Amino acid sequence: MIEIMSAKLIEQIVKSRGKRRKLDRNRYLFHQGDPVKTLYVVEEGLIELTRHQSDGSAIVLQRAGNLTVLAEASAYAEIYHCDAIVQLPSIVFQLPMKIFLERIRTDEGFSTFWTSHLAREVQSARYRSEILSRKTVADRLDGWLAWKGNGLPAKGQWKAVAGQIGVSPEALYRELASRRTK
Amino acid sequence: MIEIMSAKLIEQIVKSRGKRRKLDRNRYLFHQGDPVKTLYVVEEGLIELTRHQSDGSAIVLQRAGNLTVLAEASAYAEIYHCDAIVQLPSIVFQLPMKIFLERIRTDEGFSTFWTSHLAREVQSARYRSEILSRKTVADRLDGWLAWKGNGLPAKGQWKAVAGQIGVSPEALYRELASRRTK
DNA sequence: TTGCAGACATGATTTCTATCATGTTTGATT
DNA sequence: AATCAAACATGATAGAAATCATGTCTGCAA
Repeated sequence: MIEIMSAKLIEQIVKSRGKRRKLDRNRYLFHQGDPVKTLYVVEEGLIELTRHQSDGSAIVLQRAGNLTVLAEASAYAEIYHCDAIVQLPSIVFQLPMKIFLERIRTDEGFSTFWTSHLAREVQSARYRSEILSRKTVADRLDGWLAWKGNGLPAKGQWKAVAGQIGVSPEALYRELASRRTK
Repeated sequence: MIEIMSAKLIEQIVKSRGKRRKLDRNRYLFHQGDPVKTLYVVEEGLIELTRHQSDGSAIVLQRAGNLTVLAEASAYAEIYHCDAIVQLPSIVFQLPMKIFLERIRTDEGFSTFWTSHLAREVQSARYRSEILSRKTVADRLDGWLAWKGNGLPAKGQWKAVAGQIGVSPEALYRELASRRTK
């Protein structure tokens, strides 16, 4: 039910009066420190939200692709606190933040879409944290399966799952193999 | 800046016309499947939001204590999808969900507190995920330090940090010791 | 058909951390 | 001042997964 709200939010945003842009790989969509003027929805491709630290290392805070809202929290900030780096050729929909915020203020239905979208993101990010705090591959896989409910991922997706639950593909294959024999 | 919003949100909620309840350890505040009628803020103690799976194992989705909103996503659901279990003697503030939602609809300032609170929770949960996806204690500690910005935690807090970044206290002590000598 | 890239798969080794054990320091309480 | 609990700290060991290596299978394209 909440998922539906997320879908509707994005549908509404993408229907708004905004622009669509194609972005080449490796370019920056915005930089840390830039003033926030725009809300972005990644329609295709992959854009990573990355925070660079003084020691040179980086933290990836969001991997946005396939109809996801980029950097939700930027809606409440003056400047970006992260860089957005295009990792795959992408298409973004962009909307002036002023218009977006104005719509949240005045359009009650839209506002509900937004807040329930945020609530759902909180939920799923916490779920992922919980899975990642588990120590063994078996435990993490259990958590992942419970999360997605029914259904193993299609063939060709296991490697991606390994990434999501923070284990090496090899370790995941081994765990799957040991379950098959049992 | 966003953190301030979270504090203000809770301040506003706790000032509302609602009740305060003391809860003994090990009791349930609500069960999976119960209809959502109330919003809870944990003022003291510790309440865990837990989802039980068909196979008997459980996932902890939120550890709520010390002025935190419990189960934000329940505001957009008919029934709870988790159990709330009181892990330490706690005090909760409770507000009828109807009143809360009505206030969000009608009080623009309050609504902004709520949405920016949610946005911040998304941010911090994602950050935690990123830290937990790192493999070594050193990497996780780096992530934690970058997250909290400047300043090590006070003495007496290290054990809690170890929990947050998903490593054993011993491993964290060792990492700290090795940094001191370098 | 052949070639190739990627997923799927498994063995061997190395590296790291959890765990257990044990001891020290610190702060609160009496 | 004495006591006690909790955090702080470190050593030793066992266990799990990362990594490296190697190989098979599949689908796609030349």
